[in-house]
Amino acid sequence: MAGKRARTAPTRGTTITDIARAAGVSKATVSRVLNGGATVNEEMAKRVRVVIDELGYTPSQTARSLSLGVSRTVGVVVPDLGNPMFHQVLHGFNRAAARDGYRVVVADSFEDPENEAELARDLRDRTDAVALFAPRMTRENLLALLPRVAPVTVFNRTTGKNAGSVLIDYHAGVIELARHLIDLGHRRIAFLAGPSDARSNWERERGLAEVREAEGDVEINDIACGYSFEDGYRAWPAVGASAATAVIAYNDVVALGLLGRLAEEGVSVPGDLSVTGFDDIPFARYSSPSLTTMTASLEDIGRQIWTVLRAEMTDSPIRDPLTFTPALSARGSTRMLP
Amino acid sequence: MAGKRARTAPTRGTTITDIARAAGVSKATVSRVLNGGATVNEEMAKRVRVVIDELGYTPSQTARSLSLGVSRTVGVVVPDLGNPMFHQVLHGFNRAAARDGYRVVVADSFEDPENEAELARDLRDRTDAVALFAPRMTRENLLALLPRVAPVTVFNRTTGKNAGSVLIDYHAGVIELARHLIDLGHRRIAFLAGPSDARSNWERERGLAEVREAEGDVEINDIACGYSFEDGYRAWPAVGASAATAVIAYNDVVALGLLGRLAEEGVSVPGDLSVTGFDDIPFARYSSPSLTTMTASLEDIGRQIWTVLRAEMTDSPIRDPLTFTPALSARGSTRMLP
DNA sequence: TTGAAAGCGCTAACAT
DNA sequence: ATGTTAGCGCTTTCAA
Repeated sequence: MAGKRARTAPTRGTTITDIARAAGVSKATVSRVLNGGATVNEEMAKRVRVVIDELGYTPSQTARSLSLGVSRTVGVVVPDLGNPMFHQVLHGFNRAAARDGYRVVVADSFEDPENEAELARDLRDRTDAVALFAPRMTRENLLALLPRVAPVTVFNRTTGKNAGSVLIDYHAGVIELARHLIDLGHRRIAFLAGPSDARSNWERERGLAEVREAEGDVEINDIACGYSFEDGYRAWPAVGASAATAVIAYNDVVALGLLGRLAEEGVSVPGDLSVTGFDDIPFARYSSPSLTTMTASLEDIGRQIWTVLRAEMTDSPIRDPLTFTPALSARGSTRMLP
Repeated sequence: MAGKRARTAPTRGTTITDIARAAGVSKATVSRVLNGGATVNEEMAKRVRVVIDELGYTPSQTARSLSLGVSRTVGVVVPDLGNPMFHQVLHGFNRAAARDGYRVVVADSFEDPENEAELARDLRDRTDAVALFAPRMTRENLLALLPRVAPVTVFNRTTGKNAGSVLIDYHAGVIELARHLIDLGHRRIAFLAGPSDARSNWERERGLAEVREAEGDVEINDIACGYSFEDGYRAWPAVGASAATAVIAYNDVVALGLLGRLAEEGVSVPGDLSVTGFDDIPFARYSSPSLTTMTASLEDIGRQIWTVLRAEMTDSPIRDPLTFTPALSARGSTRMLP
């Protein structure tokens, strides 16, 4: 309402004004007792606190954010919360953020690249910064999005220094994995490839190509697969047909899916077939046989993502990608070829 | 600044005012073209849209929420995003919410009951409603929290009709599981108990107590355990000592952890020991042996949580708890006693 | 159809 | 130490 009163107030519940009135003080005073800092007469402060309690008042974070210009909250967009890998990273991120007084809210894009940008923008509009975990969108879309949602840092995608970036070195990782298998005497290896548009996949492809190059007598076959249990489970016929003695699965989840199928099919692991994963999700240790995989300190990575994001938020961004090289965890699912 | 200008604007980026000025129209007009509905001269509208594009403007959701009083966003507090069970439910919830034009943001409490209430309040302050998934806090705290964060609905805890509530019938479920084992001839059963303060645990305890009552010759031993892989893994010595021929694990994650240990220890499943889980997480189908467990349609449950929350938000809340009874999925980890 | 202005709930500068 | 007031960026009533 222009004029005397504006439009009907869409307000919910008690506001700072109610408290001020009820306590017989100004809003400013209420604000001061709420936020500490300023000096307030102890009498008054007490009275205000009592009223706040009685009326069960909580300040509107929305109003607060608008006024302050910051929310001390950051958003994370994750492609698949169902992959324990992301959960681990998220955990580290969350803890680090909390230590700096920041809250974390997360949005799951459920592997839908269409949704990612909108989710990120929307999240960013309610928070002070966002982290994008392994975005699935095209590089073009990613680069277009970055300035819109800054400060932003990206996990497992490069950004051409247009944003902070933290990477797992899948290239080096997969090479180590392949060498492990080769050292064990394997010469026919199958690679269960992940999503063809994912950086994490072509980094692996690139590493394996180098291994092929270097080791003339080693044969590495690509088998299109995916990233889920199902995908691993369904890969069996192709794996069987390949006559490989060892399988490098795209990640642990895929490897575990395959393991399930192999058990059903009566294929002994590692007797008939060696199998490796990637990520070292918690369950990899408990499968039977336990899974040989590449371990990165996921919590640590989460912590670093926070550090980089924090830098983006302040003075001096860290634009050189931070790279983590995973290490081999040799377990029960691989063995020396007789 | 009282006086001419208030304090330094903590603004970020382009605002509606910039657009209005650049397009030579009023903020009201910009708002109108942004939100459709009202009739705007096509000329003007076009001009505004061009400017918006050029300046890369996105409206502040914070300001919008404050003005509108709603955000078309809801929050979810989850105790452990690492448990695939919650992820499944979240998926169903998310889809249903999206269909109604709502966005979902989630906060992970990482199993810390201390944090839950604060997370929930904070989330609620930025959203229109919240869903609490299996809150770990005491009933007292829960009941105190409910009015503060309404509209709210709770998954897997009762609320005494102080909020919407959706439940999995663990009581009936565990009874069916026990009967399955008993039908298979088992007479000494171990129960790996979950968190002692969780409803989901004592509902199971209650069910098992009834079974004990009804079946004189059946012995069911409680073994304190937990909810994680590790917990299941570590339960072995106690399980072994109990001389049980079958184990009812608190949930799939625990069962899977135990399975891993049993493989290490050379205990054959189901040869030496039958093992059951609960929840039917995706991996349960792929473990070796595949896991006998109780299946509920988790996505469906998520969808229903949304329905109930939606009702809370509008006219007529649904205060009678919605209960889902899970069904047995008998798989490879249980067998008839010889 | 368009613009001016009030107001959403809060914070912080300024004045007292 | 406390109150007054402008303003955060948006929406919407009211007047033109």
